[in-house]
Amino acid sequence: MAEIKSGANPLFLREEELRQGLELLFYAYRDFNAEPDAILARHKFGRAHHRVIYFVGRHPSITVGRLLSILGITKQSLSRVLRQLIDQGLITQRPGPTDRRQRLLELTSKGIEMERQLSEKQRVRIARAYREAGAEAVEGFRKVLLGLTRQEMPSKFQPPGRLDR
Amino acid sequence: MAEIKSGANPLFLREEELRQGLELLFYAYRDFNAEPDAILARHKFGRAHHRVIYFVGRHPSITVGRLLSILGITKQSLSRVLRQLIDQGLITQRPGPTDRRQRLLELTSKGIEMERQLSEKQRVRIARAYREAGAEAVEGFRKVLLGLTRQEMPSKFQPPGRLDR
DNA sequence: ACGCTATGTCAGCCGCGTTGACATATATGA
DNA sequence: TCATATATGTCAACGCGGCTGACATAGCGT
Repeated sequence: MAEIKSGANPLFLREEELRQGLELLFYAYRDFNAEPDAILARHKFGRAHHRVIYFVGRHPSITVGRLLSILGITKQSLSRVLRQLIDQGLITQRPGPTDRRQRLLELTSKGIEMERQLSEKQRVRIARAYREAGAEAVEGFRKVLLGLTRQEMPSKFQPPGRLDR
Repeated sequence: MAEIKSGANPLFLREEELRQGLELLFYAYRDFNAEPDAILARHKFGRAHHRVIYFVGRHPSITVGRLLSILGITKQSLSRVLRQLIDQGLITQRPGPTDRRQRLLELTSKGIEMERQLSEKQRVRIARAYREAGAEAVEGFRKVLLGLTRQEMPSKFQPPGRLDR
């Protein structure tokens, strides 16, 4: 704690600093999702669909089980949106080559197109923020965010909860 | 687009870099809310309650209207959680001194205690991440996050949507 | 042959967004 | 003063996407 207050930073300033970080994260996350939400709404989809599309695009041939553990939701929740995405022709399934119980998921060309539309908005936004902030700042951004992510609760006591609010 | 590829960064690397930023933000936001969620659950509250408690604590004597515009939700949504918080004795209302139509909101001592419990988890988490990353990185973190936040859509076309997932 | 695993589905619950309609108290301007 | 506008609250109904619990089926592995 002693080594933290670099310079003339009394404790009650640190407090304010931390709160500011809190809010920054809150607003950034919120604004960051506004544009994709608008696109999704036109297709009668929600953020849950977005996440599934995103991760299937990111990890082609992913199994349902692996996707479940990435998303941290129940199979019942996943299957609702997955079913819609398959029915609408954005995602296909095929049996796993070695373990045929598995259903390997892929984006169709239509799914890829959708993925591109959605993430483009966010990539443009991040790209702008990165460019304006500079390479140095980007490195700091990543470092801090990584630090926020690691070290979870005992992992059995994580309340799953909604990912999108 | 031409001015973006600063230095020897081919485009397909930038793309990957941006995606990484996306995911970092996603996971950080998610992990960041896991601990408060557990506390809230014990009190039969949710993230909506957390946000209200937080902003009332941050802006004592805030009006309902101002709170609504910060949260970006409808009064019907707010009133549900606000009613619970008032009934449970975490928040009080009093008429505005100059405009008596207003209801100025305050945390009670019980509310303050709750606020402290909730945000403490997050402050510790941020503090650790800041400490590990260093002052320089923190500055970058803030810069980028701020860049992500500014410049919205025309503001009438923002789909409100859930704040908590 | 048996049990375990991967997946899917049905049913019902809950939190917290939404829209629309309507009520009340107070402020404010013609 | 009276009319209108504003600040707030409430009722009703809907939608999304989490959840639990139960049960089904196919395929893996011993």
